[in-house]
Amino acid sequence: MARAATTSDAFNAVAEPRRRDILNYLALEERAVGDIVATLRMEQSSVSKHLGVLRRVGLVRVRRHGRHMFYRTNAEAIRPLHEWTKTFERLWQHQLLRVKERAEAKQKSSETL
Amino acid sequence: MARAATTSDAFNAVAEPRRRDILNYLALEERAVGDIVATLRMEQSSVSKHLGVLRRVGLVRVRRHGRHMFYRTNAEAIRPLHEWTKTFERLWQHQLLRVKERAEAKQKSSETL
DNA sequence: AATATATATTCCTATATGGGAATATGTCAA
DNA sequence: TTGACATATTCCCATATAGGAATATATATT
Repeated sequence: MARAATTSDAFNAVAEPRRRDILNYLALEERAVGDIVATLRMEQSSVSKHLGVLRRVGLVRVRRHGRHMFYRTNAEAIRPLHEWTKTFERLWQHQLLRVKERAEAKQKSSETL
Repeated sequence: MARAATTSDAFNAVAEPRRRDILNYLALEERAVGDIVATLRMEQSSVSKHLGVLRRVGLVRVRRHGRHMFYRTNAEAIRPLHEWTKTFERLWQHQLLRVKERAEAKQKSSETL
């Protein structure tokens, strides 16, 4: 079996850096495809395809106005990723604390030399 | 160009569901490869390869003890994902609020009928 | 040294990818 | 209707998968 499709879920869709760039850009306000192309300096076909992936997994919403397509980030679709990473929050805080403690202990032992 | 390597960063490594399973399993305490194989019911070669990917991007740490390799999740490597998703937290809260408001407004207008 | 155990690596294959160029589709304007 | 503009789709290709089976490596035990 090959790698899971980029369209299989938000985790896979978001793995591509340019797609994260797009999501960042569309976070605060909707934008037409042309704006994304100009601002992010990507090929139009590339942007269109990335938007297609993002749309399929619900990470963006589209609205048509004349010949323009206005895309915006659907933040809710990012929430599952946030929840999953949050699971580990206490762990890294704990790990950082231990690193700090060790550093301080080492400091102290060197002072007594 | 093809898709970015799974080993290129945490985002790509974590896109694979089985690797998230492994990270979850190794979150609280270190485990030998055999334990992962038995508990997650995966092929040994598959587990070994997934661990290799996770190790390359720093998502797990290894310790050798005799012929056993003990792996544990390095939560800190998940932090960047958490930070990125956190960027959108205010947005989905705002979006949810608007959904709620609309629902209440609709409710009210139907009451006046 | 020989054997058993634990893990890693190699070999195989089907498959999806992202980029760029070209083309198709859709919509507005005259 | 014709042409201009905006976006989507198609075609091309090199590349990296994930899984399973088989094999290799490393360590312990006897």
